[in-house]
Formats: sequence, C-alpha cells, structure tokens
Amino acid sequence: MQPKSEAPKGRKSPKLKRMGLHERAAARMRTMIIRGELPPGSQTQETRLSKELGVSRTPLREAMKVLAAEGLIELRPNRSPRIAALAVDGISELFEALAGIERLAAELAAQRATERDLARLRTLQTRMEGHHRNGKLDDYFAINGEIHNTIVRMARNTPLREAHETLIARAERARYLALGADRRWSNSVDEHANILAALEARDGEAAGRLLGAHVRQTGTALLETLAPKPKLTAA
Amino acid sequence: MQPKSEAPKGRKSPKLKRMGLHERAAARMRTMIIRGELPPGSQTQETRLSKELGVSRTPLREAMKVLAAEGLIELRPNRSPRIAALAVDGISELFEALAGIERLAAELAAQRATERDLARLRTLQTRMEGHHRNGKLDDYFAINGEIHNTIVRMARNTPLREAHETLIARAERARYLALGADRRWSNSVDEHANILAALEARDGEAAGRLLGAHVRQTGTALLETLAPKPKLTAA
DNA sequence: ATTCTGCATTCTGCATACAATTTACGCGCT
DNA sequence: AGCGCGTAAATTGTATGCAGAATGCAGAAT
Repeated sequence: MQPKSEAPKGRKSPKLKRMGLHERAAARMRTMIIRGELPPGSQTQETRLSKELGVSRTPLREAMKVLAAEGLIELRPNRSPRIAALAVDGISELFEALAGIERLAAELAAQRATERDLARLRTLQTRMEGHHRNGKLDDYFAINGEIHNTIVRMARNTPLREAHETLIARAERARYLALGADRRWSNSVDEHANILAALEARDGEAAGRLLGAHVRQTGTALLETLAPKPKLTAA
Repeated sequence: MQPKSEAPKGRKSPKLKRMGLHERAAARMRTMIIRGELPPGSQTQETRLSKELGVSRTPLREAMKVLAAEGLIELRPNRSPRIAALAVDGISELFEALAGIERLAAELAAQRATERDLARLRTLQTRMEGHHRNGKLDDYFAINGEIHNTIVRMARNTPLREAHETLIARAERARYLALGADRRWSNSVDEHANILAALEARDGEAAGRLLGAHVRQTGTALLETLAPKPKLTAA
C-alpha cells in the first residue's frame, strides 16, 4: 500500500479524475470482489476482464499484482488468477488478526490521541447512535467503519495502518456476505461507547482489550450467520 | 486465507528456475533495496533499470507494483518511482508495529504450539546459542530471524503471518544499515530463552509481553547505532 | 538580472504484437 | 471402449511501439 496516498481504495472519492487506468481497474475489481460479482474461487481471464473493464491487458495485469498483494486474488504461474477463497477458517483467522491489530492500535491511540482526535471520535459516536436509532443500516456501517479507521490512525503508526487497511479490505468482503445480518447493533454501540470512554481516560490496556474483544465478537457473529451455508470453501 | 501456504516472496528459494521474469525482477530489486544498492529516496528509471536487470519494462512495472505494496518503493502518478525513505520515525514505527504483531503471535502460539513446534524452537535456540559462542554473526542472525518467523507460524494465522512478512522485509532493510552493529547479542540470546520458556509453559501473556519487549529493544538498539547519521531522512 | 512562456526532450502509461506455456481435442494404439 | 500421445487452440508472459505528461532549457518580456 502506498504510504502517502489518501484514499487508494477509491471509496466514492470525488476526485477519481487523476487516477491511472490500472488503479481504476484495481479499484473496480476490488468492489467487484467484495460484492461477490466475482465469486470466490472463480478464475479470471485476462482478455475477458480487460474487455469488460475497457482497458488493455497491461494495466489489468498490474492491477492483479496489487490485488494479489492485498490477498484478494491468488496468482499462480502461467495460470489464470483465482479469486481468493473465503473459507471459514480464513474468516476466523482474519478477524483474529484484525482484533490483534486494533487492540494494539487502541493501546497506542490512548497514549497519543489529541483532544481533537477524541472530539472527532465523540462526534462519530453520536452520529452512529443517531443512525442506530433511526435504523439507517448503511450509514451506521459506514460510520462504524470510520470509527475503527480513526482509532487506527490515532495510533500514529503508518505500517500498522497499512496492515490494517489490507485486512479490512478482506473483512469487508466477508461482511458483505452476511449483508446486514449483524443483529448485534445495540451491543456494538455500547461497546464502542466503552472503548471511547477508555480512550478518553487514556487507559490503553482497557481500550485495547475492549476493542479487541469487540472485533472478535464481530467476527464470531459474522461466522454464525454464515454457518448454515459453509459452501464458500471453494476448492 | 489460502489454505496451502507457499512462499511468494521468493527469499533465496532454492528453486529459482520456475519464476516468472517479474518475480525475479521483484526479488532482485528487493535485495538491491535491502542492501542499499538502491539508496533510499533515489529515483528509478524504468528503461535504465530494465536494461540493468535484463528484462523489458512490462515485467519491471509489474514488479514495481508488488514492491510498492510491500512498502519498499513509493509510486507517484506519472513520475519515477522512488525508493521509500527510511526516516528515523519510520523505523521507530516499524518496530513498534512489528513488536505488536509478534506479541500477538506469541500469545496465539502459546495456545496452539504442538510439541513438535516447541521441539523445533528448542533446536533453533540451541543452534543459535552455538553460533553466539562461536561468534558466527551471519549464522546467528539467520537463526534469529528464523526463530521469529517460526513463532509467527506457530500462531496458525495466515493473515497475521503475511502482515509480518511484509514488515520484516522493511525491517531487514533497516537492519542492514546497522550491519552487525547489534552489540546486544547476550541480551538477545537470554531474551529468546525466556520467551521459549514462556511458550513451553503455555503462558501466552508472558510470551507476548517478552517477545514484544524484545522486538522493541531490537528497534531502539538499531536506532541508537543509526543515531549519529540521521541523514537517511531523504526528502 | 529575473521570471514567465513556449518548445524540445525525456519518461511514464497504455495498447498491441509476439513468444512460450498450458490446455483441449482427436487420432491411433492396446 | 479406454488410454496415451501429438498436434492445435487458447491463454499467460514478455517485448516493443506510440501517445501524453512532466522536466529542462532557451528566449523574451518586465
């Protein structure tokens, strides 16, 4: 991941103008993979995809390398790239790693957060609670993710943030499968409130412990909704 | 994620034969960057490098994307890629993140290590102590790194292992600068012994704490030897 | 003397063409 | 009929050519 670039994920960013073709191809493929339009385990043909995306094979291949580094696709020599499978084991490991990273981030954030950071976090929390009350699922999820990203940024550690970003990309994918099946809104809101309180108290150990547990629970909840159909373990 | 773990990083792998050109270019550039043959902050020209490596620009550009994802080079639109600078801040953050990851790995490893894992670790520790007594610096470092990697693998968490790998690549680079300036051999050996003991006792908290502290100390020791010449902060 | 402007050069970005490797199919053999 | 082999089609990997952007330089205007 490029250390400097602000939003390489192209998440509805207003300035899509100044993006190279391979970046746009990568962004497009990312969302396609996350949304399941490219099913896990399926094979991709360069010529077909390049026509579909309206670019030539050269930038497409470059995009493939990027996505492979993010763990979204799997590259084999002289063979068609495969969309990475999303096995249950993989999801479990993924959220475990994510929980560990965010725990560390929270510990550091508790030490380094500025008042401005905390204010921003409070604002987000308030907004999220609003969306929670109004039942606005999409907005709720968006703010929720932003809170996690904000905490990670508050840790003021670039490599950590980058590692987090790549893991988040994969997690989004799993989350999309359980689309809105997250029935633990209330728990989640409360947990966020507790984490915020710990950060404000500069209690890094507690903040880390709470955030880690929160992420782990999110993962297990997600796994439970996916449990009835574990067919995702593509060969 | 991927059930069958392979070694896409091609770290001096014995079977270099079946590697694509872009992989070989990436591997070659990796070592060049780690060894400082491509100085931090310097710019790379595609045509020049492609001639130097004996490949065309296409696979070289693909290799660039991979290295950028690993954080070793920095890509700017329509500009020459730059070898990532190694600022003091960056090194500090890097080892901080690395310490966090390895702490988590040790905690998990304490739960999941098989007897075989522990036996392997004991063997490595013995060998390392041997190299330590004989003053064999290179071998010592090799075994040392292998111990860390082994502990991370013992955590049985693929995403975590992958994140660790990319961070290690950058750390190797910093370590190369302080080449052998690590005067804390004895400390390091003892610390490793304590970590091993904690793992054998299945005490995850202690193992994590010890390993994290160990990595942090390695980082600070490295920074101290680099302190007199902080010129590495390329613009 | 300095700065702005326009042009020429150089380099990146992309597309296309070519080579190598894999996969598919059909023929012949057992 | 089943299996193995060889050839052809398809697909990935690599090289090259061309267009657009950035950089450097020269000259003119202030």
